Amino acid sequence: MTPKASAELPTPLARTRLYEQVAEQITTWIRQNGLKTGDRLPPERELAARLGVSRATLSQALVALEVVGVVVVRHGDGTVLTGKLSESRIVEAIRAHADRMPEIIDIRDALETKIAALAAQRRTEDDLRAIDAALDTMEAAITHGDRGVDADEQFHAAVTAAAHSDLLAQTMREIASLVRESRIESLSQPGRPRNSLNGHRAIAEAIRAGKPEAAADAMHAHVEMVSDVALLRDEEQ
Amino acid sequence: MTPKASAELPTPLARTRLYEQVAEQITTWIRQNGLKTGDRLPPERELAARLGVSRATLSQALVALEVVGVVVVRHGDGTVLTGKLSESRIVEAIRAHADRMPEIIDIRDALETKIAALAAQRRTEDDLRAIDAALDTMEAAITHGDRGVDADEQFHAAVTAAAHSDLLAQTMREIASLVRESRIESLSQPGRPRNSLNGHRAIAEAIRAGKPEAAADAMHAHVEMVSDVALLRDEEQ
DNA sequence: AGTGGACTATTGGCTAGGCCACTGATCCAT
DNA sequence: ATGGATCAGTGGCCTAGCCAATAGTCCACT
Repeated sequence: MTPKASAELPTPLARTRLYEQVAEQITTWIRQNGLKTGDRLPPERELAARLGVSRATLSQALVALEVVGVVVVRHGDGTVLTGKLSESRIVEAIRAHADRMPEIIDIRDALETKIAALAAQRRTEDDLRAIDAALDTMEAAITHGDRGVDADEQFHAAVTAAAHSDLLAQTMREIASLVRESRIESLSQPGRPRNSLNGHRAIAEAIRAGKPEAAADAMHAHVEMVSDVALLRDEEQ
Repeated sequence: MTPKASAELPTPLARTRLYEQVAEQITTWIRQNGLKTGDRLPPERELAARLGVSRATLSQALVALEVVGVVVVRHGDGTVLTGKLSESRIVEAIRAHADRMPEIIDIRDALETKIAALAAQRRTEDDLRAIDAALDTMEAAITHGDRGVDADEQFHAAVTAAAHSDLLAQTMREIASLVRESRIESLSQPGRPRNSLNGHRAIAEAIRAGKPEAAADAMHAHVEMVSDVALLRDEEQ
C-alpha cells in the first residue's frame, strides 16, 4: 500500500442516491415557488417526467419526504404539503447549525452539570489522572496554536467516565456528534481555547476536592460560556 | 357535501401504505432475531420474496428506514444495521444491570430538573392547560384508589413538552421505558401517589409562576422522593 | 513475495410499462 | 333534494430487466 498521503485525499466521494437528489430538488422547488401548507405537488407521472426520473424513484423521494414530515401522499388525491417546510423559509439559511445550537446547550447543561457533581462524588484516582491528562493535552495543543478540539472532547469524556453512570455516559455518546459540532464552533473563536481550558481547570479542581456543588457550578459556568460564544456567532452572520 | 355529523365517527380508518407495514415487519424481525449494529439484512431480492412484496416496495421501506437512521443501504454490498434500533442503545446498556434504579434517578434528576427550569421560562397557556389536565387526571385517579401511573406519566410528559426542546424531549423518550418501570414501583408504595401529586402541584405552581429555579428545586425534590422509595424498595429485596 | 489487473458472483440502483384502487366531481334518476 | 352511477385523474404496487458497485479470487508479471 502507498506509505501515506492517503490521509487527506479529496473525499471518499459522497455517493448520493438518486432519490435524495430528487427530494432535494423538490424541497428547493417548493421553496422557490413559495408553496405553502395545503398546496399540491404535480401528479407523480408529470413530476417524474419533469425531473427526468422514473416514477419509482420519485416515489422513493416522496417516501423520504413523507417520513420527514414534509408532505403527505394521499391515494387517489395527490401529494400535499404539510407545514414542516414552509414555516421556516426565513430560518432556512441558519437551519443546520444555529437552529439546534440552543437545544444542544440545554441538554449539555442538564447532563454535564449532573455528571460533574457525580464525578466529584465518585471519581477514583484513575479518573483524576485521566482528567489531568486531558488538561495537559489541551495545554499542549493551545501552545501549538491548535484549537484543542480533541483535547476538549477528551476532557469531557474523562469527566463523564468519572461520574460512573453507564446511563449518563451512553446518553452523552448519543448526542456526541451534535456536541462536537458546537464544540468546534465554540473553540474557533479567538481566545476561546484558553478560556475553555481555564474552565476545565476549575471543574477539575472541584472534582478533585470532592465538592459536588462546586463542580456543578463550574460546569454550568463552562457550558454557559460556550453558549455565549454560540450566540455571538449567530449575531455575526 | 354531507352537512355534518361525521364529526365524531370512529376513525377515518387508518390507511397504511404497504411500505410502512414492510418497514414495521423488518424492524420487528430485527428485534426478534436480536440483530445488532453491523449485521446485514438479507439481499433485497430474497427479502422481498420472503415478505411477499415487490422489490420496489421493499425499496421504499428501506428508504424510510434509512431516513429514520435504522439502516444504511450500500450499493453492491448490502443493507447493514446502524445502532438506531435496538430500543435505543441507552436502554440496552442499562437493562444488563440489576441495580439500574440509581442510574435512572441520576439521569432523571439531570434532565427533568433542567426541563422544569426551561418549562418555567417557556411555557405557553396551552402548556399550562395540559399540565393542569394531568393534575386533574391524577387527582381523579387517586380518588378512585388508582395508583395514577398513567397520570404521572402524563404530567411529566406535559412538563417536558412545555420545555420546548426537541432534543431533551427526544432524550426523555429514549429512556421512557426505564422511567416507567421506576414510576410503577414508586407509586406502588402506600401513600406515594398522594405524595407524588403534591410534588407535581409544587412543580406546576413554579412553572406557572415563571420561576425557573423554584421549578428546578421542586422537580429535584420530587425526583429525590422517588429515589427514596426506590432505595427503600431495594432494601426490601 | 508482492503487486496489480482481470474476472466473476452478488447485491443494490433505476427504468419502463402496466394494472388496480381510491378520490372527487358530475350527472342522472328518483 | 337525495342517492346512486359513472368517469377522469391520481397514487399504489407489481413484473421484468438492465446497469453499476462491491468484494473476493485467481493469475500474470515484477
